[in-house]
Amino acid sequence: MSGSELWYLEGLNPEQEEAVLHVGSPLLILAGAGSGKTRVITVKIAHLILQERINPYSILAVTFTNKAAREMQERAIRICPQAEQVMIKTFHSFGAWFLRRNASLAGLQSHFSIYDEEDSLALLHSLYPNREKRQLASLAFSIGRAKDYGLLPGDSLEQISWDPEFPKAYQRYEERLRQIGNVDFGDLILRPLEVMQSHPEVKQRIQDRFRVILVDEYQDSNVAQHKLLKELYSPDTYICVVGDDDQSIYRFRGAEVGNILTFSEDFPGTKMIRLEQNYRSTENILKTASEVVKNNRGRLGKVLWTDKGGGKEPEIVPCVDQEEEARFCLELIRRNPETETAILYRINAQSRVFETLFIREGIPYRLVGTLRFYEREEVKDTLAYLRFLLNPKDEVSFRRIANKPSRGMGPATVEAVLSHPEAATESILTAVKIEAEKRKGKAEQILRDFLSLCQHLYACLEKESLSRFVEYTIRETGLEEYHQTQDEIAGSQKVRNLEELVNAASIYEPGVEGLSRFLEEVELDAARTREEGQAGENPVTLITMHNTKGLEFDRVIITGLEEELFPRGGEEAEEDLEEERRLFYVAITRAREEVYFTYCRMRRLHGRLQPMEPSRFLRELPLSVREYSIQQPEKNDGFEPGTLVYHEEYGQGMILRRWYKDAVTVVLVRFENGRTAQFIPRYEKRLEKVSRDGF
DNA sequence: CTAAAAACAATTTTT
DNA sequence: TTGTTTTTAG
Repeated sequence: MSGSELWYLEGLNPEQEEAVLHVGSPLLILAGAGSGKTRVITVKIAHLILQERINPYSILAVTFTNKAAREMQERAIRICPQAEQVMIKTFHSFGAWFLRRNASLAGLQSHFSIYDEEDSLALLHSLYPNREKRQLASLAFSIGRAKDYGLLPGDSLEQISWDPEFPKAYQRYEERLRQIGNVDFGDLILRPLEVMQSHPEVKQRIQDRFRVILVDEYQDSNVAQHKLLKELYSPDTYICVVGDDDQSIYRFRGAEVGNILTFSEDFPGTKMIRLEQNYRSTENILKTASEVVKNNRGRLGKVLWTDKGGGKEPEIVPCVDQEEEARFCLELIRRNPETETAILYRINAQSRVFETLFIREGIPYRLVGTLRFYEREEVKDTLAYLRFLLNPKDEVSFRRIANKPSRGMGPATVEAVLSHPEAATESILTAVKIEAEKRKGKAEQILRDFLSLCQHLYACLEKESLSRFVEYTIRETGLEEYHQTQDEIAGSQKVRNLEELVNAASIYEPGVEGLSRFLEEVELDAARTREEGQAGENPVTLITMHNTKGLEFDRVIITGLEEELFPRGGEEAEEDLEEERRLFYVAITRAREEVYFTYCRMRRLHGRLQPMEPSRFLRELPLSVREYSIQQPEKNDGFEPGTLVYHEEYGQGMILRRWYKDAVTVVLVRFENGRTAQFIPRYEKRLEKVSRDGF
């Protein structure tokens, strides 16, 4: 091998190079935050094609988001154009791909739809119409978890839910879903698993095709996905997984850190390579992050290092309340407006105070939001019509569209229609027809109108382009008019979102096949999020810590470091605490240059103003950080907000605010008796400090 | 069936 | 506090 043949290895460090070149046994790459793992994977793909002469068609790369999949494909193609042929998908879209090709073996309708959590809940609701929403939500959640763990209704389900009714509910849900012929997210993993286990020839075919399997973000894979991986694997397969056990933050969604911890047991002969050189953060930031995560047990262990040098010392910033916390962020941003800044928080509700202040002060920001495109009401309404056309047994979609917009087909009519056995066995449209024949006058006409609406839509699907068809659907069903009214009332942008949906359809072929592909894209791709907020130069990013995975910023402000909020209160299980700590670790390692930790003494939560304790995580920060924070020059008068004081006359109190008048410290104190008063501590000797926060 | 009133919770969320 | 869901009245 001459050097010029391996030009793509240039600039890789020795470990990265080793990871790229390795073949011959299962490989586990433990890639620390900011260690250039995406680069390693993409270069590895190129290397496998160019040097190892692997047919790109027989390489499967699995990522966790569609966005990551697209990025990986682009980057790989840039190094090696043949990478176009590599199959790069999420676990779920791989599962969907597999099921479309083996629909009948999986007992599915050929153009099945994919139900999200909301749809699953609706299905459960139709099975148990009298149960409370909350109880159903908990059942739906448990069903999702059971599937994440690869458990079927007949398996022992005690670890999932203690509800004695759960197994029965799970079973009924499964039966109904199978009867409809659609799948939920969990099925996209479980059903391929089933098909491969029960059809050796299918398994053989798939193993013959994929000789190389690469998996990214392995720490967040769940048990079912791990099982699927084992089915895909044969002794002739080259398997390589990449992940960081310290960054596993989706346990609540069924992610199983154990997958990465025990990988070498499941895949004998595994070689492990650690990527520990970090190219993102300063030494002080890395030191802080590793000091924190060291408190977790059950890690594979990793020490990140950098040649970037010390950098700024991270700082702890005490605040009286959220207002002051937000003002502190504002000051930082104003001080260096060109520094790319992100404000991180544990729960979305925390973003409000920042938004309010930034709007008032004219600071541009982008809120990385939770409002996903495909989850919006108007989008889901449209999808429900489209799905119903593809699968007229889809009871969930039918219930959604039956009376939306209102056409006089109320609950009683819907139940009457669905009570005909043909609805479940043949088509809900047949049942509508039967019911129409039983009725007279207006009641009959409503049902006949619905039938003819569907017929018109079918006709349009056959002869128009897909986007014209979607547009037609939105108009003819009355959804356009309905949401237009909603827009006018609420000032929303629902019609605009519908236009976007029409636009998205334009790249698909017409007819049933194109519609099915289009639906799958919308159903599986959450990355269509639109960023909310105001545009502007170098906006501040407001984001939950979970959402920052894979991102980086010059300056990161981690807010709300208070007990109960972060780590989040509730269950006191050690595993939960460790997951919160990993989340903290992820948050810290997003920063290139600067990190701040803020906490409030008082916080308005659920409308109640309550006193908060500093987070235990603050005590896990390096001593240097804690000392530095206390010795901040402008704060060394010891009267920072939050300090407990005692006054002969007023009693015990807490400093609410502090400011300077002619370089003299002035404080505002609230006392236990409810009174507040201002003092100049220099002159008011009766005001004594009782304690101050220790970290 | 709609609209208003009352009651009732309140994480994180790649697919 | 807020947003959502359920209940009640019209």
